[in-house]
Amino acid sequence: MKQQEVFKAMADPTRRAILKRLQGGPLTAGEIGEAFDITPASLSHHFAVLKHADLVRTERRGQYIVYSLNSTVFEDLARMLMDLFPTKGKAGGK
Amino acid sequence: MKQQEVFKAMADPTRRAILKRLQGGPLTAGEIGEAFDITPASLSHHFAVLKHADLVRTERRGQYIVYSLNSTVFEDLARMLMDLFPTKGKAGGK
DNA sequence: TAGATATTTAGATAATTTTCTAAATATCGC
DNA sequence: GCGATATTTAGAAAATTATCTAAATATCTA
Repeated sequence: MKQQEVFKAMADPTRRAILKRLQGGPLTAGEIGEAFDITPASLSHHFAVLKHADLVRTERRGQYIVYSLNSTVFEDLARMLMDLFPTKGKAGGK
Repeated sequence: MKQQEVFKAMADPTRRAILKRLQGGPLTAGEIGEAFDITPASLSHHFAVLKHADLVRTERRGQYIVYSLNSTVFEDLARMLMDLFPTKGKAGGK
């Protein structure tokens, strides 16, 4: 897992809002974009960052491209934090 | 909790390394700096960002300033992630 | 108090990131 | 195939961030 990519991806509020929108299930790029006052090109850049961090997955469905959360990265992220902060019960990881 | 500040703080690799160094316990600014090839002024900037995000706490000890992890933010951060990703067992939060 | 050490603040520069416009690519429906 | 819609790519401008040097502040020791 690319730790740097993930944290960088999460650092932008627009991208976090995109992830949040995807909580309800997969959406097309256009549907996601409706919520933001930003050009499709800028949105697309954010998608690329999220995808590069493996936080979202894409699937082309005809004319549309459908984005969905990659929830397995959530666990990686949690582990990452565990590794970054001292655990209460047990001695710190590596 | 300032979500934006926390994520922004975590986005920089030097700052994550600082947090990691603090896992072993409190250290002075100088002790932390030994590990990095960066000027004290730049280090100080990173400390300010971490402090602003409430990820570290400071205490002056004579000539030195001692930095330590604020582990309570860890839990906030975990919650933040829980809120950002769909939970497996139970329906997503707010 | 004066000089030394530790750290921060101020201001400038360099690097990165976000956003835009314009153009390209892909798919659909006719 | 052609025009319309959906999305991405390319390249540039604007905003933000990381880093530096120089100077300021705080504390220690002699």
